[in-house]
Amino acid sequence: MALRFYNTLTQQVEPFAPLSGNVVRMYTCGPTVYNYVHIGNLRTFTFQDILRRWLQARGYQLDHVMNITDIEDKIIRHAAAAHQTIYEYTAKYAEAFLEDTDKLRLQRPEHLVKATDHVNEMVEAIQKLEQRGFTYLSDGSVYYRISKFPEYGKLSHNDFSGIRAGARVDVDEYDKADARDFVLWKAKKDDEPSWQTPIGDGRPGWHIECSVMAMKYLGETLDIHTGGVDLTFPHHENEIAQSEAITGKPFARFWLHAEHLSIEAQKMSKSLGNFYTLRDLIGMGYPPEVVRYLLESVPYRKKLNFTMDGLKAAATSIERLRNYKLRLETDKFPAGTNDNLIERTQKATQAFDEALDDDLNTAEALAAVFEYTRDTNTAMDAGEFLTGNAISALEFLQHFDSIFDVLKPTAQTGGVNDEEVEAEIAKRDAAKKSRDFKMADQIRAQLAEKGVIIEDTKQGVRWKRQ
RNA sequence: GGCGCGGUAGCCAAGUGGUAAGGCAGAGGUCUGCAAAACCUUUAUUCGUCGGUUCGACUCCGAUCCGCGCCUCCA
Repeated sequence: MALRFYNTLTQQVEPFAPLSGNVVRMYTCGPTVYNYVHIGNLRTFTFQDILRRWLQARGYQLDHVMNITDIEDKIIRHAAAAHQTIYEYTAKYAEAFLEDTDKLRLQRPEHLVKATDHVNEMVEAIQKLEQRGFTYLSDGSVYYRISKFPEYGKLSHNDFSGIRAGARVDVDEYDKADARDFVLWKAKKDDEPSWQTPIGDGRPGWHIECSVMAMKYLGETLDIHTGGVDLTFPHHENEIAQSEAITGKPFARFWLHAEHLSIEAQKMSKSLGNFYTLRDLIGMGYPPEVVRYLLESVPYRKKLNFTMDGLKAAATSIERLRNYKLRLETDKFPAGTNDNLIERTQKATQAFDEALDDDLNTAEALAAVFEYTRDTNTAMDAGEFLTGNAISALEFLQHFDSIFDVLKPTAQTGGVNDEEVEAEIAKRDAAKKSRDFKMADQIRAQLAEKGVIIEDTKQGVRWKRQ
């Protein structure tokens, strides 16, 4: 079966192909940079990375836009508290965001764009909405009139016809005609950053930036729009209302939403003290790729229970695969090729690919990898695994790692270099030959302290860094 | 109240009409100077509960219990 995704819009799994050619035009709601991103944010971004990589593996080229929200209520508040401009304040966290995603090995989108660089385009979009009669003014702010857009609610599958103005407290303290209406342009307030524009002094509302930046770089109809589930309503619903009111065309063909994660079965929150950033976890001794593995091991539409036990299990699982790779690279296999095992590799590759084609079922894809490693390890023990099989096994492993990207350890600073390790191993070999096991064990222990693990195999010593 | 998701072994988790993947942890074993790695055996007669449909259900239908998300900012 071909590549397919669950589409929130239709609530169904649908075959996917881009609208034109083999370029996938995709938009992702990026971070609001008022703080370090937390592990929940990173789950969503990791899902998008898997999505990117799998689309590429299936021969598609990506044109992917991610926004960075650098103007917004919280940012204004935090920047003011820090006595900084919003630019100074957000630059730090935007940079930190990229550091974190780099550590998690997330591919960078083709376009990483800031809201504040697109205020003019947002104003133009709002003017278009005005011309088409989708807006109204209230206290100098511009609002979107949802009653003009009958399809409102089609993404979140909510029926809003029953909600009327006054049904709920207006938190913005502005007068809205309808409780559902949202702000496109906020009138200038004292002490707040603002732009002088034809639609008045003020700043953009949150929702308009994504519509504008998506369409500027990707055109009027996107192939895929992604984000966290919580954004489905109202953010994505509002994006549709804005964009489709302007163009009269479908805004995005596929809406993919990543589920949230919980921490030890509890909602992540600062008050519970279970609010983790990647930096926190690295500080606790977990390498970034371990976090990556845990985040990608649960299919993106399933809630992920993030636990310390899970992190430890992830570390062990990666270790198993790394050991397997090391064995493939260092063991000496008999010459030739076992055709049965070549077939086994093809079967594993097929299972892996089919799992990912099926709405990115990463859990099932991993199962295919582990089953294969067990079977081939068994074949190695039985002497049935030949040189030619090692080549195809490494290719399969490479295929796996081109998506999951966990086999290469994150470089540790300090430690011993390769030559020193080899020299110590030679000394230990000599000690072993003269049956001085005490000395041999001592050398092994010393290397272990430096993060180098020594293993004796039938074909000699091999080593790895921890 | 509305919309939606989920409850599968100690933990994580796949499967969604044909008789329970995979990972981690645990137990026993093989190999080894000892380790490590690897492998083997073992760990759910059962998939929240109760009914129904069916030759057959974890998978479909109904009811029910529990947990969670969204419905105002939130990945």
